[in-house]
Amino acid sequence: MTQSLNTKNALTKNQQLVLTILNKADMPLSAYSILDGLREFGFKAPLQVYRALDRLIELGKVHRIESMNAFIACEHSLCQVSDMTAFTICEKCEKVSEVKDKELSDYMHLRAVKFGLHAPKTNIEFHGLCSDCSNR
Amino acid sequence: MTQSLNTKNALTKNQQLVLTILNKADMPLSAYSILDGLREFGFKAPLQVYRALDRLIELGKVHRIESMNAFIACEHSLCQVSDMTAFTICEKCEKVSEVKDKELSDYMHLRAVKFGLHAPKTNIEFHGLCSDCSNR
DNA sequence: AATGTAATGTTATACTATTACATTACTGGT
DNA sequence: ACCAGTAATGTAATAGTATAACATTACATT
Repeated sequence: MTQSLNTKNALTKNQQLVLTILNKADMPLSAYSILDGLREFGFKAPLQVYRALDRLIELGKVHRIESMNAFIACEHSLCQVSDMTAFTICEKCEKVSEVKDKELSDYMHLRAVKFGLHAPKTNIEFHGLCSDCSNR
Repeated sequence: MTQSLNTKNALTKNQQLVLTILNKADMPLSAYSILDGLREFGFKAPLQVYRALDRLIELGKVHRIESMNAFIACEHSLCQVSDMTAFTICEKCEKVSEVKDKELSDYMHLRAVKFGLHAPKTNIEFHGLCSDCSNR
């Protein structure tokens, strides 16, 4: 084999651990709560989490919720080839859902180009009340 | 008068100072660089900055660039009545520009409602290369 | 002047992220 | 099997961002 682990896209042990805990969570987790959750597996320092997160984000398997300084596993399989991420965030129950919408993605790409950006990667965060919370 | 300073929308001294330094800057500033810039005017603690920023953001006069943990003065006069903010961010020169685009704003509102959100406030950050940087 | 509220000041602390350097593990070539 | 190079990991220290808690001051209305 002429490729390194890195270019194989195989996950290392730490990356797998971080991805697993994010997949189990139904909400975004902070880097430090990931760290706490992984102490029993030998994690001791924030850098172990941040390094794994960096790589997982690069691979499109994890997204960062910028307004929360928190991280969430990708709910779709093809984010790694997409140039757009979008989330709805309920201001009351704090539920975060990833939105995948090809039409939105295409529209945003056109807009970005219109604004003069090249190779755009776009992130959208919709804040508001989710339907559950606004119905009661 | 039956209204407090707060509801008059008049800016307090600290709020004016923070807004002034943001207006002078042609880029987003971190809360701590604002603090440093205002020490000569008596600022001594981060909370003085954060409190002013909270209020200015509420008024739509300042926006937070989530992916940078930084703050920028609104380039438009009507953000306080809009439910959407959008920025282009160059990954090379780090230039940040606020985008105001009624069509985009309307489109995003429709999308947000379609996703089941009520009273949506949406933030978009377009990352990429600005035209200057991609042309050289 | 007395009262209530908004704004401010100040200290301490919590939370988030990165730098720097040492060590270990794996890969490919001989 | 050995060696050299590189990726991954470990660890400690530190930098950067944000808030809690409480004391004080300033201002508006009565």
